[in-house]
Amino acid sequence: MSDVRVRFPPSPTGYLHIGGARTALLNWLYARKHGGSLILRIEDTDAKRSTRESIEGILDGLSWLGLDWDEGPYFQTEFEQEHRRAAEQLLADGHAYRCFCSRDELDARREAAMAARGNVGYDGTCRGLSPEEIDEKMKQGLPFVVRFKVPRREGAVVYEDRVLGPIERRYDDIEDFVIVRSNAKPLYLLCNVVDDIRDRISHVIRGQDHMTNTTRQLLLYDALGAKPPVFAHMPLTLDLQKRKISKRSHGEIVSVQFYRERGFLPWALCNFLVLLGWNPGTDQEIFSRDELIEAFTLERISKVNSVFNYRKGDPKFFTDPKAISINAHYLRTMPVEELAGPVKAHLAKENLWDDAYDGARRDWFLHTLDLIRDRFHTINDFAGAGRAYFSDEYTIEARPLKKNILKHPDLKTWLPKLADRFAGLAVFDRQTTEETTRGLAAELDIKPGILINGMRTVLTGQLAGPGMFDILETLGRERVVRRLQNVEHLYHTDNTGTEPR
RNA sequence: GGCCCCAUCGUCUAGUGGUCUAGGACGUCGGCCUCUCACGCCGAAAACAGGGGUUCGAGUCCCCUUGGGGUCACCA
Repeated sequence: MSDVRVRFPPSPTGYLHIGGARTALLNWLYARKHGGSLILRIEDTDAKRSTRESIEGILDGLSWLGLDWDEGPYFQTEFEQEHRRAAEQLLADGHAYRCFCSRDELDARREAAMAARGNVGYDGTCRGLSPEEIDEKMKQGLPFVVRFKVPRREGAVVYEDRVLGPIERRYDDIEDFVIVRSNAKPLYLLCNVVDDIRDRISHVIRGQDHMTNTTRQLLLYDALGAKPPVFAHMPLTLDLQKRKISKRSHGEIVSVQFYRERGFLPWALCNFLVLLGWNPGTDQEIFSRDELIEAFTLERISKVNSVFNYRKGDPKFFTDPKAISINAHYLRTMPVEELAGPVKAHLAKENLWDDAYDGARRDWFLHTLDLIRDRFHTINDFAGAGRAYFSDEYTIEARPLKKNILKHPDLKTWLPKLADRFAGLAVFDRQTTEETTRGLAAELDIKPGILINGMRTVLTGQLAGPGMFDILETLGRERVVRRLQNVEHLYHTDNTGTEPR
């Protein structure tokens, strides 16, 4: 076991979103790469907003993604005593002080500073209070918060960021920040450091939005006499308007759950997410788990924020096209036996699953998946565009209906005739059905395409699909004949799509 | 507004002073294949934010401008 210890500390205020998943993924990769440990810690000190459902949702999301952790989940609230002790120690050591300024006063001063275009930090009013003054205010029962006493000296807090390089921030630019609320509850900045020290965290890999926290927390490590971890700030994920993606403003599209429901393969999502702000320095974009763990380094994390290329209401792409493309790639190239699991789950959910697919019809099932997956993008397509392979109740889509059926009224007699010939075939396979189809087309003196595309529409409801004679063989004679003999009704409905039979 | 970070095709990105007439991927467009297609194959359009330096030479180093983002809570 190496001494690499990283953590993923979500606050349970909602579902797991892709930004959080990406943070978890990079931490997980780093831990796995170095044979270290990933600690899961639920930062639930904001009791008002933390919920049980949220915690479960986050754990569930991580599990689905395949990101396993080695310790935890720990709950921050369970260590409240430690946090308080640390605060008391800081107070005792002179690294912190009680501040009796009221919130209203603070707000007023901040606004004034903002208006004067100045620094809006705390002005240090209570920093110089004498012990007597403090006693006096304590006796009066005045509420107070505890503030960290930032060193007032020349110079800056400096550290070496593993992705951004040297970072520094002058002491003068850091205000005396609050570490304990007036209700005596310690705040994130402190809790987080105390927990990281206790959990012996070696590397903190988090978003750039934490950079101002890092410089302040470094001061805390120092005051607490602890060695700080290595910091690596990853770029943020923005939307097309360059806004930080968030649950509040982007909704379900940024939730991991959404991708699960829309038929994403978990690893495909991971593969997409890792590419948002990281690359291996080669042209490789598709990685197996082992390949990614091997290739991953903090140094190759980009400094630049990336844009999640998602257009609301896009008719063709329900999320970033590259994400869909990566998912489709996995869908089409993974061993079909591995694909069978997710597809089974999906078909079962849609009431299209037949236990025979696990038994007598296993080969048929796998063969069918292999045949139709080439044009699919998500698992959901199997019960969508691929529905006709698993059920007799499927929709004939409007476009092919109009183009391939309604345009040729004679198909209402041609297709049943073709069905009759199929029924009489000694052998029903790709070769014999093709000969039969082309033979009939020749007799009728029409282009084979009319028969073929008409069949495609009736048999699958789709405009596009695999080679027609592969479809016939897969569907099997019984279903093909039955469906082809029943086309009359297609001409009696409006052309917005209809159900056969 | 203060402070911090960042800046290559529409998007994700390669590029660590000369091999950059800037490479790849997704998307877009065109062609081929063909019974169809959001399959496959081939091809095209598409970027170094601007200005100063440094250097024999700059996408690559420095400075300024501009632009973008983050953060400034008794949230995490």
